[in-house]
Amino acid sequence: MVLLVRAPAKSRERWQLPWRSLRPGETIDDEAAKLARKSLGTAPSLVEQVAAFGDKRRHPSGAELSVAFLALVDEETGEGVVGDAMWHAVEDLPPLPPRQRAMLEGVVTSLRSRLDQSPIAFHLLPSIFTLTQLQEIYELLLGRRLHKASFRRSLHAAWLVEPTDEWRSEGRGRPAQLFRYAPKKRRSGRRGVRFGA
Amino acid sequence: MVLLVRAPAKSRERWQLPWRSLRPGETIDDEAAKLARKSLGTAPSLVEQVAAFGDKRRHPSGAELSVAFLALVDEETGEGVVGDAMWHAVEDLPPLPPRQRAMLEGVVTSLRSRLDQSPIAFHLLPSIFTLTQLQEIYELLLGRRLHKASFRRSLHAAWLVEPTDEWRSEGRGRPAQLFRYAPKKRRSGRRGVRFGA
DNA sequence: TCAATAGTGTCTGTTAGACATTATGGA
DNA sequence: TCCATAATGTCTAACAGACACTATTGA
Repeated sequence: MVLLVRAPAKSRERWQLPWRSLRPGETIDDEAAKLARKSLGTAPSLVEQVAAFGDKRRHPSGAELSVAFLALVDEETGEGVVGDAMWHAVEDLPPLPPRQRAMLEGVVTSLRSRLDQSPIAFHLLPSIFTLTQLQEIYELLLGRRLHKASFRRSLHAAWLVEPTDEWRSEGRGRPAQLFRYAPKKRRSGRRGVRFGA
Repeated sequence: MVLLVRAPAKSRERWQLPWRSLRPGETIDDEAAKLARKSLGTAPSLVEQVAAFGDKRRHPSGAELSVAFLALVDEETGEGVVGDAMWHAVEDLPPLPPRQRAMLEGVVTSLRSRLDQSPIAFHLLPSIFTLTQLQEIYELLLGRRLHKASFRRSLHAAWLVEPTDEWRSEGRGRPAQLFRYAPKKRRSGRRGVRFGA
């Protein structure tokens, strides 16, 4: 889901990505963090620069140059958004200003491509979660189904999570054990060379 | 190797990354391409945006915001640089303006991390090359030795190169067959999920 | 002839994916 | 009881890395 805010009345599009102009003397990272906090009503669990966009496409600010940032919150926290902001499904977005449309596509693409390098998925979950929840996040972001046993084996080998004593029953079947994100110190050299794309 | 240009006399550092200010009405990609052509004396084989830098570190332009671009040429082409530009080894660079130092580190890191997704290495080679040359580029960028037989197997499986009829003798041993970059089919679905870092 | 480099065949350990099975709760 | 979901054991195919070997040149 993407957080959009209502555009001023005279705007052609009715929704926009949250944005602000860079004030002299401020750093873009600080400004991005402030904007995220203000839009969400709370601090996001991750804020990261993605790319700069300086083409001729229109941006509401009129700026020559725009820098896109990614901020993530888990679903539960995201329910507390304030003001005229609203979550929209990525696959079903209203019209956006052209440059913002390009910025959003860049952010989503970057999110997918760095999913295996960076523990991005954990920022989209509460601090305690089931492995099925975690796998569903990965499947959502990667856009394909994953093999359950294999997913858990890899996860175990990576020492990224640790079990808690809690179990949660989600409807019918056997309750799932709850885990927390707890990366252990280890950095295995990756094997092989992949010649992708 | 990194192409640096001489800084104006009053500058504290004697060398700088090539840079230019964004002119109103121009796109950053066009401006980057022009700057690369002007600095190299010829068009690079790849120009790509890496990241924006808007912290308080000093940049020669005095701009609030700088956008770093990566441009690649092969060694042979790079010998034809014009003006007061000179190639410097990445491991042995002269002092640079602070923000440019950060920009360069970001570019090199990005280069390494995307090496498996993007055919970056081929932009650093002439159009015709030996597989040993290609492997040396990968080893240089990855910073580790690769297994010869395994490297060639992966390369063959990826359908990225095709052999030519030419062979080249480099000193003593058996001559090496020359290859050209000729990506055939699109990639098949990558296996597994890697939980890196 | 020897030395050096290119290129390949074979074996082994690791691991992703398929499949099956057990475990444990709710209806 | 049946059913749904969690969790795990086993087999197989794919593949990275090690090793050894052949091929082909220059000295």
